[in-house]
Amino acid sequence: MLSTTGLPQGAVPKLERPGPLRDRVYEALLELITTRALQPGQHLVESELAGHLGVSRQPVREALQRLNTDGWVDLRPAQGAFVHEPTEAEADQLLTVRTLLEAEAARLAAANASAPAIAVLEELCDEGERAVAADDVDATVALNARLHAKIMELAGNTVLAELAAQVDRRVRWYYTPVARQRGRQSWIEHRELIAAIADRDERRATEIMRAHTEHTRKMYHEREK
Amino acid sequence: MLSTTGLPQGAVPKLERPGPLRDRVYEALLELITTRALQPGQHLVESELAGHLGVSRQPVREALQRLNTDGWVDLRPAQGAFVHEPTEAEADQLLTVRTLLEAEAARLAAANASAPAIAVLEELCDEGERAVAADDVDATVALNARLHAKIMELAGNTVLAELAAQVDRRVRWYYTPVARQRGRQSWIEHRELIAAIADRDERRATEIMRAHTEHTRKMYHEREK
DNA sequence: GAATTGGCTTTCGCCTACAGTCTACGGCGC
DNA sequence: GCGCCGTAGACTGTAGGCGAAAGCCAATTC
Repeated sequence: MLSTTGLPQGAVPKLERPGPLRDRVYEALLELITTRALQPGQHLVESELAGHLGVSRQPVREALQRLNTDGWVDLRPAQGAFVHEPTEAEADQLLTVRTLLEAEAARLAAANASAPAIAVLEELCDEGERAVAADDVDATVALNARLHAKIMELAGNTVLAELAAQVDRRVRWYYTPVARQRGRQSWIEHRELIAAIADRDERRATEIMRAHTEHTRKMYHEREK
Repeated sequence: MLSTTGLPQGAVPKLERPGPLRDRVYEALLELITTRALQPGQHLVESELAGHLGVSRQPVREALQRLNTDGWVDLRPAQGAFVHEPTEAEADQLLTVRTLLEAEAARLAAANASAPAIAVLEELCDEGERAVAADDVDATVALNARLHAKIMELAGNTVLAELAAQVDRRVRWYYTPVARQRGRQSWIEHRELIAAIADRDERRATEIMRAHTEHTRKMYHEREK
């Protein structure tokens, strides 16, 4: 179907709309929480946030609702919102679930993988190793997330992907402080994982991913000592 | 810590509070959706719902937000809420995830199970079999849910339990029409599962639960024909 | 006759206002 | 001095209202 306007189809900037205010408030608050600007246990007063962000209480409330169902804040009735306080037990449980979801994603990715998709994975892995070599921790963390997200995408299971995205983000929040240490070894495992996926070896991909996330758990617990 | 009032601690009716309106609206709408009173794809007009429930638009909005993040309704910007339309692919993906979560729960339950807990499971199973014998489908479905919930509770993983609860409820919604058929065989499997948990046999419990939920999937797909 | 455009209606998104409830602090009695 | 009650403040929960965007229908033009 051709446009009669003569305008190029894709190049039109789509007239960038700010999008619903509640979503932007949600993102803003999530950013503040993950960056520790809002500390765990802190009381979030609606009117304060509203004033600070230059909006009314309504969008703030709706954002807090979502943050609540996503497990980022606890919403005590008639008392307000409090930034969720992570506990040891909960972190451990989250890691258990993450292991499950990621392992299944790896299995499905191995079952579905195509040649170009694997090339993309290899490329991401290359970049990751370069980032490690350059000691660029932020880039390393970002690439790690992108690699896992790509594998999740290859799995082709939207429901699984959404759950994993939420769990992953929270796991990352809990364990950011220790994430720095784990770098080189992690990318070696990534390389093995990609090889297993390329071989379409579901069992091996599952096992490698399971071991991979379990290493993360070990690292988390060793931090205590 | 002893109370100085002399009142029995647990027996106090807690001064029954209606609870936040948004939660009750949420429950009400979820009931309407799961019972098909509100059909998939239907446009949910805030003011209509508000008037029908005798509340203002605000609690309705907040309830719709939660329903959106939980996957029950789709919230198109500037257009409103529409009851989510389940697709074949999505149902299949949900079943995949459910299998994962339930199987892991069975494994953890086997690892943690105590004697009294197993007695409770046996009791639920007895009731379930009686309900099947009496052809009481509603009771059967309810007991099935309670049994799975109890196993999830034994697993002792709150995060897992919350995810599973959401997924389970949606799966049940998708597949209610065919749930009726599957009864007797299901409870035989339940009995085997409990035995495996009682034996603290993690591997067997996992496998039985996996097979159990996979049977559900097969049943779902056979319905098409 | 078909496509387009203009206005109109419906509904959402957001803001403001008011009432209910929980918490904290100060005064009072013991 | 210690504990309890009352009161005031603050914050949340809910209601109502206004502006704006999207969709629909009819009138108009080619």
